[in-house]
Amino acid sequence: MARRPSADGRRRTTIKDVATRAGVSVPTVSRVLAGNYPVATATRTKVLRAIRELDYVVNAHARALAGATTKTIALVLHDIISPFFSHIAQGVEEQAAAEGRVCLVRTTHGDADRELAVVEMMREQHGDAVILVGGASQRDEYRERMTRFAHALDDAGSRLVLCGRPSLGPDVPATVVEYDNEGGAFAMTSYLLSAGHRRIAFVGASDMASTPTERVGGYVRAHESFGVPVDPALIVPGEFARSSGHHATRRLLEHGPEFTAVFAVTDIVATGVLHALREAGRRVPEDVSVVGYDDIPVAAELTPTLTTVRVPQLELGRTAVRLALHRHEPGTGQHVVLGTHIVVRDSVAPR
Amino acid sequence: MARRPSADGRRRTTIKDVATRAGVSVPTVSRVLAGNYPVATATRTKVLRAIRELDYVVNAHARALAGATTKTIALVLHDIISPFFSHIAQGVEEQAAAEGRVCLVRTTHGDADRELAVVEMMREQHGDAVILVGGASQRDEYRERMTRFAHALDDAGSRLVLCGRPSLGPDVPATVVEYDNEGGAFAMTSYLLSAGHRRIAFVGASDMASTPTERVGGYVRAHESFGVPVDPALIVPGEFARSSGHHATRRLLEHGPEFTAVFAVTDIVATGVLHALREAGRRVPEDVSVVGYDDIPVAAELTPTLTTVRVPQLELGRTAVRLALHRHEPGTGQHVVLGTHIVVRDSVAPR
DNA sequence: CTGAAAGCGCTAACAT
DNA sequence: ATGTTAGCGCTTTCAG
Repeated sequence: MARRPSADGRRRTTIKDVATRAGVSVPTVSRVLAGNYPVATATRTKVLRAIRELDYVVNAHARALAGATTKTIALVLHDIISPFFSHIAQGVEEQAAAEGRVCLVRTTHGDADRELAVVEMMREQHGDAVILVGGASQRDEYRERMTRFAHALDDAGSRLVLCGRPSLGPDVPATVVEYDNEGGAFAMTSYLLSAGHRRIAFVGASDMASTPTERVGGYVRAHESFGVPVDPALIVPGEFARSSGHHATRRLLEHGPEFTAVFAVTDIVATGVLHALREAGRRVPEDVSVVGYDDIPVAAELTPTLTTVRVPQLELGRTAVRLALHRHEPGTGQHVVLGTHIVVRDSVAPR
Repeated sequence: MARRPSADGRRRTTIKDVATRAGVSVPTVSRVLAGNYPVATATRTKVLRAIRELDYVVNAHARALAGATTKTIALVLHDIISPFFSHIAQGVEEQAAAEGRVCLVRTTHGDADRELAVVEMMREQHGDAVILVGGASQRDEYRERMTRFAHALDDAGSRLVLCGRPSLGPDVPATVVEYDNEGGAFAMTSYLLSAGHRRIAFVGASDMASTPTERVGGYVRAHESFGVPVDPALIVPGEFARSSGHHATRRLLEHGPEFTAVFAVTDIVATGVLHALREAGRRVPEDVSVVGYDDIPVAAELTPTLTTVRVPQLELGRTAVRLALHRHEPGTGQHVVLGTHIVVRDSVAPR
């Protein structure tokens, strides 16, 4: 058969080499490596020396195949550069590392089809969990495929984790780590209403994804709770992008209804809003108040510094890993909603 | 022996199940999967159907063990949240994905010892390459260990890639993808000198890592080339942190020599510089000019917008993967230096 | 074009 | 405390 050294003529040091050199059997080496079995001190020393001399490291694939767990966590997100995602990724990585795992990462750029493909390829890797981050598609077919995926992972002893996205339903074997999207928007809108604002534009609405939908929901509920009617013309659709905030604001200034405050769906969008306002000669917050959502680092560097909603991204990532890995331990809930809260800075003035 | 279904009573669908269901042998299934061998159309159809019905995916570990390549790229960086690193990571991920690979990610938080440990654990994973990103330790022992690591990877048919850090020497089997750190600093300092500045503070120097050392080098060389003496008191040490820029600038303002411009070692440090200047009532750029390095997104959002040195982070990451994967193809150099250039914005005024 | 057989490197049950 | 044996799921000769 194929006793080829390797794809390209290489031969790695294996456990067999170590065993031979140490003058022991292969399982003995395995035992000192695992450290979960009694081994004579003298033997252990010999083995350890052989390992050092040969500069041996285990083959993670062989180990995984032989039944020991994989020690990997799969992470799927839109991209790595957005501060929002990179902070979640950091949390995932830190917790994974703390639990002795490596992260397998793939990005989707927000494309639902690509996500499905990526997720399938993650299944091949047999990680301890597959963590999906960020806004999900609302399409039925997508939800159905994702549900099947959750079951497939479950059957394989792995776990699907939905991080920052809504549950797929009670019967789906998945861990959900959300944050209070609606509540943060409610609190922020209430804050603006309390400051006397009555015409608050919401920039970046969308009914294609859950996140903006929920944020608009909080915005609407706050109005209701204050008895202030919502002017639908003030809710303007858009993407999660700086340019989107810029264009929307410009349109609003030129053709839109009056407004005294802008609630940007994200901080990134808020930067575009700020830019458009500055171009139009409107002062913030004297003429127009502006708020964002997410509290990414740039929020504190803007002029004026941005009042926004803090989302615990790092904690989201950490919790995702923790819950997935300890799901069999008692007292480990599999659906948590982390809190959000307002961070008051300088971009809001009372009306 | 251990015909245990799996660690926790699960049984995944294997190639054998597919073969049985399709009424063919295991190798046949393998062949339709690989698609690199003639298979009768009827057979292929049967197999494909069985795969679909059973919702089968290959076991990446078994495949890796059996000799086929791993299809993974290991990535080691300080952290994922710094824009500088996350952009490189994004480039790596994109190119890796384009070449059909997943990324294995681990962070070190700039700790050299941890890096050595992480790198060792990446060796276990048998990826196609191990990409090390960002400032390296200058310690001899570290360099020696890293050199050994490069050889170990090379013996295993993998590749060490140093991304944004200096080469370990000509005999070390490693790919190096740098950017012109010194040149960017030279160009930026020349720009300030041309604008009439003669007392330029350099904030964030350090001789513990290569990056700041090279940037100071460019700063010094520009002075020499303009025949302007360098005042050592203007070169102030510090970390790559906002607070570091803030403190250094405050000390400079209180006890330091006169200066009309500040060259911050990174954009992040520049935000701290700007903050300290604002606190002290100095206007930028009217009273003091400020420049940064890296051109991370926040640079364009600061007030004033920051003149800085563009580093092609995405391209750095992409190139790292590309060179490592295609190192055996002719015309693929294994040491490239990507260019840097000044991005002029609003934070510099002529003197 | 397909199947039988061997083996990748490791771990875990079974004997000592 | 250690060695023997079997087998994880897959790919790859080698026969036919």
